[in-house]
Amino acid sequence: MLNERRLEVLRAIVHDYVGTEEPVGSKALTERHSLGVSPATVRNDMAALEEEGFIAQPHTSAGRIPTDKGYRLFVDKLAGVKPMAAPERRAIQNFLDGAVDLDDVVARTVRLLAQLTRQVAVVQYPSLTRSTVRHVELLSLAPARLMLVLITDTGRVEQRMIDCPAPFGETSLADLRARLNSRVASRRFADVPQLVQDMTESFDAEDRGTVATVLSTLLETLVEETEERLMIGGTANLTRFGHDFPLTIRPVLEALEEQVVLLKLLGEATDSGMTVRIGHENAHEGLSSTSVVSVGYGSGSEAVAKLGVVGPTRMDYPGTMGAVRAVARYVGQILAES
Amino acid sequence: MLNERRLEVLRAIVHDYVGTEEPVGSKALTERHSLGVSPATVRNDMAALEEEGFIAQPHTSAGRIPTDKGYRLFVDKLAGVKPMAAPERRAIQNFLDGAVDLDDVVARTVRLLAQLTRQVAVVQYPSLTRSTVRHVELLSLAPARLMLVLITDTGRVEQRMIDCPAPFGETSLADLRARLNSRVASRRFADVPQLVQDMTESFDAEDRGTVATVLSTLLETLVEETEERLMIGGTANLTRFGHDFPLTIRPVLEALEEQVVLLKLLGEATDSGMTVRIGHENAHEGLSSTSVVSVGYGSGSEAVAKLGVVGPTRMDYPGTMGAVRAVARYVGQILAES
DNA sequence: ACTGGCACTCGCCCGTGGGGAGTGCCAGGC
DNA sequence: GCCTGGCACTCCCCACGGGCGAGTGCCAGT
Repeated sequence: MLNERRLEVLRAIVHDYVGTEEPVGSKALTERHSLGVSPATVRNDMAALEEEGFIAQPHTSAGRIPTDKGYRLFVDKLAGVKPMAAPERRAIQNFLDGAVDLDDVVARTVRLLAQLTRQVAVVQYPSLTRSTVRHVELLSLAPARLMLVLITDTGRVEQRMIDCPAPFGETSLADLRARLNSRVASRRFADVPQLVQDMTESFDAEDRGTVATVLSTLLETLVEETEERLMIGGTANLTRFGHDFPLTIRPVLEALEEQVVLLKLLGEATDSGMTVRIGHENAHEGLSSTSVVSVGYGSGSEAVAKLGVVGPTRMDYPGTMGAVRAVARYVGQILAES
Repeated sequence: MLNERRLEVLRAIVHDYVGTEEPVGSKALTERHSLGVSPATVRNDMAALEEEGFIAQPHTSAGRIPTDKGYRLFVDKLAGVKPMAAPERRAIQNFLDGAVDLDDVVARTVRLLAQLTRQVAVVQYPSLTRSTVRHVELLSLAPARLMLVLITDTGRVEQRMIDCPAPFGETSLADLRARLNSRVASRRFADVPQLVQDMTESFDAEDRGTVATVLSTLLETLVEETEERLMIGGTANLTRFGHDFPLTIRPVLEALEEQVVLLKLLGEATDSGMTVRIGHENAHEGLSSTSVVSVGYGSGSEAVAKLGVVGPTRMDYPGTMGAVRAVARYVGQILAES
């Protein structure tokens, strides 16, 4: 049913529609692409493609536009990832190299992605779940008040205040700090609970309450901080969406403010490789006319977080995917260096 | 020129236009407000108001809409701040009381403001410039690698990595930590530079390099962190802007992404009391059809940061001002408690 | 100083009528 | 059997034009 030429026709339709934003007809197609056949033949192919649900007509006697299913086929079979040009790659690297800390890396990445793709960019902060503990620090702020500081290998720092059930001496503190670090330093995050399990027992009775509190706070931090943070940018690009504005844009803006929604969206992406969710493939209703291109990034071989862009289903998939992949790669490098 | 009734007419025009979003005519005015005069008289008043630049006609033979100057007069002379109703005040307090840390307070405040005013909310993180140092901590992560942690009385925590020019012993570290804290703890941020000025000299020659590095990093942190962070929310409310969408909304979204612009905007607000900037009064061009209502908030008597909302010039000023003031007050309380 | 009346101005809505792009189908040719 | 040119048909888009109504400015009268 779908011979080579028909796929080529679909590709041409997607290409033209993405460019012009207008339904594309058979005549215009043959003029702009050298398909080697006449408009009449293309019309037959179009009828077949419509039959299969890859394209649709907004109304009778209008040109065709791709459906979600059509974009899906395009992305899966017809479109490659367009690599970035060398100057652009250099620009990415230069821009990211200027970052001074983790916040800055994320902020710059968002700006970069938004500019390159001219769409809304979403970047998740490196997750704690996969990272390792670089250092745990305990500070005594007052006789019965401690502060716990957790430093990860991705450069993230978390702190918690702790009110102790009983005063806690400097010696005990130093002791606890040393033992904690020897156990958890450079261990994977997920392993920490098991590693500190029986620590309380080895302390004096009077200190056990405090030690237990410290440990449970530490574990709490692990759990709480698995709730990821993220940063978005480039929302002004939403104005390039279409003509029927308020209706399209409002639910998207609402969805973008729901961090939970976005995190789920990014989370659904497979760990390795790029994920493209098109239109109604996105669980969230407000995003049913958008596509989400996302990919994991990380300092090592493993992905520690995701980043991506949200744009109209009518987007330049090869270009967007190229930009997303390139940015993810360089962010990973930056993180590995620091 | 502007007698009592004419001001009353202006008030009525603003009121109706804010409600209906449509130019208001003389007849409609007399019907909806008991001005005690006939439409013809109102027409004369309107002509006078237009002469003075407080109202304008979109086109001949249409109703009048307020100009920026008209809103200005309205805000300054005609409108009070509408206090929040008791149930709403309780709701605010309950919602903010649920916050677990500073980030959460700010996040909740943004949501609250956006919901209450149905506009875009902007909340600045409590500034470091006015706050005092609660504690400075130094951790040794590696022989020649330190971490500096700064804790402020507003609950904010900043950390910096330091590469030392020479290895730095634990004794020296403890010494530096103790001396630093005794000098700067509970001192105002602005005073710190002077307080640590001559500290280097009292250390052994071999350690001086490191001490100097630590001190300069500390001072750097002060300066850098005077660059404020802020959080925005409720951008979906921009869709309620008007009919001529893309043109109006795009520059606003762009402005909102420029933190610098927003910070300047908030910064211009006077320290005490509420500031309302209307339309072209905003320096930024993209915001020339918006009004910004902002106010300082703080844990004590002094404001440590600002918050506010951005909306169309055609907004409910008394209600918005009431909501902004109420939220600022409760946030201040929450900060004071923690 | 206010009011009622009146002529006038425009924006808005709606129906109408080409013009054009695109389609489906069919008969004919390679 | 597949492709092509031709042809009639369908609709969207847009420009034109008239009627309606809200609103105005002005003026004469109280």
